[in-house]
Amino acid sequence: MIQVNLSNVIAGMISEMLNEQDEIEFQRNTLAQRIGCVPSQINYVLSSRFTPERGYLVESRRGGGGCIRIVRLHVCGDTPLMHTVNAVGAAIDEKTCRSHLLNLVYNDLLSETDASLMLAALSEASLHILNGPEKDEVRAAIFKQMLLTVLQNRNGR
Amino acid sequence: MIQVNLSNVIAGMISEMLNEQDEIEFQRNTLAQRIGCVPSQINYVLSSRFTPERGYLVESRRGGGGCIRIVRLHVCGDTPLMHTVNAVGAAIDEKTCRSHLLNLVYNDLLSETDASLMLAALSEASLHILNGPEKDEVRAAIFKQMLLTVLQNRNGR
DNA sequence: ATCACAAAGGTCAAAGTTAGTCAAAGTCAA
DNA sequence: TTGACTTTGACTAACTTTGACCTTTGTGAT
Repeated sequence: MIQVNLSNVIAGMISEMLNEQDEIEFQRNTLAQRIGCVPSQINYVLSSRFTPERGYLVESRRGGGGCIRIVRLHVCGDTPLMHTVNAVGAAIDEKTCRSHLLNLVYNDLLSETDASLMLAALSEASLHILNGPEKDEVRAAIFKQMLLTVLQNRNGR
Repeated sequence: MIQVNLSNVIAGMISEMLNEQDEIEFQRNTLAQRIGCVPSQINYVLSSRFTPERGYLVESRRGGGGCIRIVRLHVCGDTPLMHTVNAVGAAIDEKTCRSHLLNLVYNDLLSETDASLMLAALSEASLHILNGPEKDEVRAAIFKQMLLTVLQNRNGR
């Protein structure tokens, strides 16, 4: 019994399209009408789920014949893990962590099991005792520490 | 004979659902209404009975279409990793974590890389922002969560 | 060229929908 | 009587949905 909400349905449709091609284009109003939601909800879905951190690039054109374009990025940098470490910053929430990890796994830079182990440490379930800014700061510290450890494990040792 | 009180009834219903599938999802308000209790009592039952120590992972989402999700791990209580989970308790320091991990690795119950990843999360380097009892409590929560995740990864999933 | 208008998409804040927390009050067995 | 466990509900936090209003772009008439 999976709980549904509109946003997840929309995200699912978009993901499905992206499974066919890494680059898709559609009209906001058309999609909204097909789904039966207000157009601006498409924007909400895009901004909450198809973010750069999750490896998506979103562009759009207004005016007649306008459209929305989504590209799924493949990262293949030299040291993407290090890049992620730098991107974490001083504080980070669980959702953003999850996005980083999904992205790393998607690009074969991290195993799924390592990712799930890391997510366990970073989850609300682990950190719920904390609150305020402290929580996200600790999460950031843990995340970076673990990423560095993955690197270390990888480089022989 | 188990005392009949609301919490036990709720726990019974959840357990029954978990007998059908090891992974369930439901809405807090719906279940509360069906049972005839205040919603927050569901939280009480979850936190008092569906704990990591007993082999459960609990997650949730708020907002429209929000829900609570429970995963039951199939581990007999005396699985060595479960043994460690129960030994952790409500708070734990880094040194004790390390010796638990060393022990697990020594007995081939955990890979060295998993152990190092876990230690990274549990280290002072990660948690130094915290102080007082909070620090060791968070460490305990993280440790248990990660141990369960290792079990989960191991059991197919 | 310019202008008016239509046809997109964008923003934002209010309202709606869940779940979480916490402390006070209640219950019950030892 | 006391202490552990349970029950309740007011308050809070997180996420979603909606709609009014705004901006940008294309097109056709002049």
